[in-house]
Amino acid sequence: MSENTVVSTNFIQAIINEDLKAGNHKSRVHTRFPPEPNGYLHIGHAKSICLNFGLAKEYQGKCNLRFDDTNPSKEEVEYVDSIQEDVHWLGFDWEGRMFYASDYFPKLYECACELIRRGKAFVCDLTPQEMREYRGSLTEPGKESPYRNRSVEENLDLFTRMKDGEFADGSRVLRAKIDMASPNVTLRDPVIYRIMRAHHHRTGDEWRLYPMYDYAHPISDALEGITHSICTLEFEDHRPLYDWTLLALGFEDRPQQIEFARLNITNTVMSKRKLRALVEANLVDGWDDPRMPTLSGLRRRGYTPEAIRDFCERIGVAKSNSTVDVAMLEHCIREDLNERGDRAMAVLRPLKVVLTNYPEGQWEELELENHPDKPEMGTRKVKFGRELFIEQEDFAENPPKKFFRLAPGQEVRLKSAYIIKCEELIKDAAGQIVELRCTYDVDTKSGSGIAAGRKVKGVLHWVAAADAIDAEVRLYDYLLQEKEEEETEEGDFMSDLNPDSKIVLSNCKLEAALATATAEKRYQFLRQGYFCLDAKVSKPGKPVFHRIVSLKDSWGKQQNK
RNA sequence: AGGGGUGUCGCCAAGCGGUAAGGCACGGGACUUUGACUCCCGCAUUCGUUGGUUCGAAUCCAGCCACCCCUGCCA
Repeated sequence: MSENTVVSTNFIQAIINEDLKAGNHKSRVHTRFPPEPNGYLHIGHAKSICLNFGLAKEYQGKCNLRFDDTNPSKEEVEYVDSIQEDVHWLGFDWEGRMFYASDYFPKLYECACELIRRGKAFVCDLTPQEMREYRGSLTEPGKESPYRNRSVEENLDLFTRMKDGEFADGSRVLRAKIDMASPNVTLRDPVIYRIMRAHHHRTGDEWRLYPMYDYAHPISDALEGITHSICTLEFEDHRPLYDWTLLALGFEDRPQQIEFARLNITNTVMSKRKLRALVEANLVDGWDDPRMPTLSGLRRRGYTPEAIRDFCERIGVAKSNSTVDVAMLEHCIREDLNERGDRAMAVLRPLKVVLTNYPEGQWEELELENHPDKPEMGTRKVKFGRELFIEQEDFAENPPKKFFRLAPGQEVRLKSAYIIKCEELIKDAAGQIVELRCTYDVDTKSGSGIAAGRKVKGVLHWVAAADAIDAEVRLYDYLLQEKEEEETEEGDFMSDLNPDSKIVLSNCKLEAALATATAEKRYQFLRQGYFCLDAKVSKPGKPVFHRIVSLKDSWGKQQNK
């Protein structure tokens, strides 16, 4: 991959380098990847995972996996399981340091009491509506809550009773006492605890009080000894609160929050909310539908962890909002699969070819290499005989200029086999070409001497009828497209989906070698930049393949000119 | 006069006062039993903009413009 490319340092590495030089954080580097278990991980998370685990590795530090599960109403164990699986699949190991913010609920509660004792937090009885009014606006300062000056004793008493379940959900909150006039709205006495009777996936019904992210996150980081807390840009305004919390509680060697731009990819929906909507509306098979940008979807689509990691390295890390061209992602998987993908032939839209000078009922076995320049990858046996199939678009009755595939009277080589010549075409009543009658040149068998070296410009993929596996091949394209402008309602987003993104083709002809592939193997269609992945071979002889990249075909491009 | 960010090639992205890295995409050519791959070659006299400082600025200063984020008891 990009082993020998010169990699420049990103701004986070620059910060760490400075910290190391200054001896900050005892010269340690300890990061964490903190997903909320409310959905499956997607390619955007991969950027964060690669960043956090990558930095730890680069600086001989550590990286924890931590579930940010402070809002029980949205979180489920299914998600924590899938997240672990996906992080591992991507190739990273938290070495046993897997935590949950919920592990710290007792400690977090204790810290809140301490904040109260220090006069830095108070119980507020304002209703959500009133709270909003008191908060002021972006241009006007807020007003202080009438409950802001309760005594420490009263606050402690109230907070304890909140914990004990004495009050109704939403009736009171614990707020940090900071500054209602701050131009930074985040600092206007933010809520740090709310009363919520919800079943937590780990702590069950033990708590009726749950901490807010802004409060729990810095403390969780500090408790784990995190040095660099990397998050996305939208939390920049929260950094003062992050620091305030740790300072107010007297933590030493405080972690520092660093923000970077989240990943956007052209024509790709990266919003967990929308992805969930697709799953829930049954518009996709599930979170791992090959059209989904989730790690499980990409995996099913044939992406390798190596390709995704390479992608994350190539896109870099910065603070400007950007949208990476999906071609970059596709380049990464092509490059990886080009190296290690076994080759095989498949004919998606078959056109029958009969070699009139090939004896009926006879067939021969050819040995084909699995990779054009890697003999160590072995060979496979493929049958060749009188009846074959080629791709419909590899034949043109009236070939345009520079078409060097098959045409009436023209010669072409069947890859790894013989040169054939088209003598006659047979049409059905509707005038559709249904069969090609050709002759083959026995002396041109691949690798058999001088005649075999006879040059013809075109080389075609083919599948022998004797060897063909009928398959139903589903060609998936990107379903998850989003309009460049602005999506408004959920409904609009749904209607923006590409209806042609799921095409089912029957009667495809595949090489036996391809069809019997195990689910773990990935194959590459030799021509056209298709690679096919195995995905689910549910029924024997009926593999399901997914198209991952668009046709990369110079001929096609020429025609478009 | 709300606050916080960001603006370098079509898309990412280095650069941090010494005269514009790299990748993707794209164009041209060579090679080719995958029109793939590979290999060459090309692709920003210019860094949002206007001024200023300087022998010298994408890099420093000032103003302006554009875009993104912030008024959840979500994360």
